[in-house]
Amino acid sequence: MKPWNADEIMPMREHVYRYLKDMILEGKYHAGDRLVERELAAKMAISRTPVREALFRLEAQGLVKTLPRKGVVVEPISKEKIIEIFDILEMLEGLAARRAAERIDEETRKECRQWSKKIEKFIQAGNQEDANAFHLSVCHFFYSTAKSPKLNAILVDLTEYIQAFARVTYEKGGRLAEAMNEHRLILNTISKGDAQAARKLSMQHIQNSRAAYLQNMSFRGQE
Amino acid sequence: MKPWNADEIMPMREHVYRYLKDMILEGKYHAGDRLVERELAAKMAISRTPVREALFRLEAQGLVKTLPRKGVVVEPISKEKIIEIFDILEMLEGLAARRAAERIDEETRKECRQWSKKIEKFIQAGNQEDANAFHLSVCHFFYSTAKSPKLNAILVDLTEYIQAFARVTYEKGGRLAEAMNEHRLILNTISKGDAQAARKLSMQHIQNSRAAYLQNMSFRGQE
DNA sequence: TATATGATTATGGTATACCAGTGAAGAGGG
DNA sequence: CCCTCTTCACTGGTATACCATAATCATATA
Repeated sequence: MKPWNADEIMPMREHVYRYLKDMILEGKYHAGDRLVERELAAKMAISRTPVREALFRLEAQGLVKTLPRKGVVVEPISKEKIIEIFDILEMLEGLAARRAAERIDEETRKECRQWSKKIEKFIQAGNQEDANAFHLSVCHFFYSTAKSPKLNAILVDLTEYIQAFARVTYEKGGRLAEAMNEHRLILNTISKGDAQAARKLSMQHIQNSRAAYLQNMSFRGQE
Repeated sequence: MKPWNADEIMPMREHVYRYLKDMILEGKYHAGDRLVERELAAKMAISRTPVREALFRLEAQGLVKTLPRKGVVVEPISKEKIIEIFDILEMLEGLAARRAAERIDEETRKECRQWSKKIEKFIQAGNQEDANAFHLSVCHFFYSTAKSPKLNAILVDLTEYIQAFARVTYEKGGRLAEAMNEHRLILNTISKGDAQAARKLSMQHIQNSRAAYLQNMSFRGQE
């Protein structure tokens, strides 16, 4: 985790939002932990205003909850919730793949092939360094091909939520290369314009990820 | 639209949010209109703080967009976007119905039957007065049966977005009674625990709504 | 000792003040 | 008449101050 990284020019609330979101998703904060506006503001040497604005966004995303007279507390991330999100992802990534294949044009087709090759090279290189970041950008490209801003926004939001858990699941058991290969096949199918096949592959991809997650969780006992 | 309605005890930002959301969805504000914090605050005789907080929520929902150095402007609601949302709704209401049927318990089954009867009576009464409000509460109950807070939140968010258009579509052509009857059938199927049938009915329901919307739009020319 | 009551504090909600950047309008020169 | 440069007002971003409420703790009394 970067200590502060005030390089980029963006509103303070954006920094605070990303900082807190990362902290929660990386497990630095635990369920039930209180996020007190004044404390956070003092710790970051800023005023309460941008902190409040960041907390509102976190609440909208479901990562925290404001309890009356108790302040903002970190919400638990239960196994149940992860499964709910996999359920939703299965439907929506299937939809995204279908829409993408239906709306494929020459330029997107070209990009699909480029990403497909990039994935191939990445797997061969066996570079595990920034694999998660790479995989995330693959996902984001995939989502963008559906050409639906709303769908894209929902998918990004959902994947962020399970990102931390996906990381664990992927790192164990070599699921990462497998997942990226599945994405490669999906992109190929999209570029061919085969909507039903793309949908099927995407849904199967999520089912595989869910299975890997559940298996990993059963190893670790619970949560 | 209520002029102000400061009755209920809720934070000012909540009032402002609902007020602005209704204004946008009812077409009182048009695409491109600027929402200037100071203007709104002055008009409502409050400070900028709650106005800002409301605007952030509207932006998260996609109803407005903050342009750099330009302020907040109302986003256009295009036919394309509505169709995107119908696409998403078809998948997610199908999922909700399936989950609901899979997780049906005695209490929910009872509530389903109660709502089913209420719908039947409502249709027979032919009361068109608060039909939209009633239909909305039917939807919300349906969503709640899936027992997934995240799915519920997404569905509520999406339906709010097309609410204004749905209203027009429903009012014309008697789609409303038809839609409520479809919901009644869905609830009955859920209470029987038939997941696949419930899913199919829900997806068909959205397809019907989409068709009604498109037909209505073709009458009106465009948008 | 237990309970009730009052004070203090912790916290979020709102208002206001100040700052910085940008765009537009006006003035001046060509 | 047009172009350019300067200035100023508009607007969002942030900081700070104030307020209301409720929870907690201490104190006093029964």
